[in-house]
Amino acid sequence: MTLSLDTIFSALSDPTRRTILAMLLEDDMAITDLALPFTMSLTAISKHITILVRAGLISQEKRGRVKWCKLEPDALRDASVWMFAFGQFDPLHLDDFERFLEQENLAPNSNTD
Amino acid sequence: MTLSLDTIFSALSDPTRRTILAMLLEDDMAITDLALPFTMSLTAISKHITILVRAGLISQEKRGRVKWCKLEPDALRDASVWMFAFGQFDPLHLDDFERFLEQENLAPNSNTD
DNA sequence: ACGATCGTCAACCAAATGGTTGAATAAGCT
DNA sequence: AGCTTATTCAACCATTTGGTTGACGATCGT
Repeated sequence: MTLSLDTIFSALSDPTRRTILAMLLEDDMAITDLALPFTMSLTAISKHITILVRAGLISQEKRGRVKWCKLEPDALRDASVWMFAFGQFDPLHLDDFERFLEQENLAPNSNTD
Repeated sequence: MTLSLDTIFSALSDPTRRTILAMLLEDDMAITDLALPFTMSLTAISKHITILVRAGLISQEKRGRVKWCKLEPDALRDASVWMFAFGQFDPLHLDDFERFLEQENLAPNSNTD
């Protein structure tokens, strides 16, 4: 468990990798597609993706010559729980947090009609 | 903001540092005290603490020759928000998450009478 | 069968990370 | 004043990280 927190937080600490995760929020994508918005080499992106896979944050399925990447948001749960269990937001009084999210307009559904 | 996510997640990715944070959950502590449970040198712990301070996760106040370290859980908020905004738990339906925390017995108040 | 596309591998590199030791600074104790 | 405690500094070291390039194996389209 400690090991997984290590790898998850470490995976999340790189902006390129966080961007990749955000892209996968939209849709499953191939590695080449994921590499498109970046200026760095495909190899570099491939390595980043390997790190995300090792952390369990994304999964891959090879269809033909293309490797489809899929977000695995459950992997964030351990980390979430750690942070919550940490006491910064009292999970028994999550209303505050919810209100905060809406304030910041960061709730994923905050702009769904 | 991206920068702060970098430094926060990176700070959290080390088990020594997470342990230090957990210790500070109990009480404010001096650096020497924080170093006690570890086998590594005081200098090493001092460096870890510097990293936590830079990430905003703890603050320090020097009284006399002793530097008291205090948890700053608010710093975790950006990271929390990122993870939530990420969609793994729908903040508008947090009941699931709440239930999960209680299941796992990880809610900080789960054992408060 | 051939050329283009998808992705990885191997080798290399610079910089960052996590640790060490020994000395230095600063404050407290007697 | 002199010893002790608290913390940092400086220099060093090994390993990891994040990137590069060039070659390679697989698969697709024609």
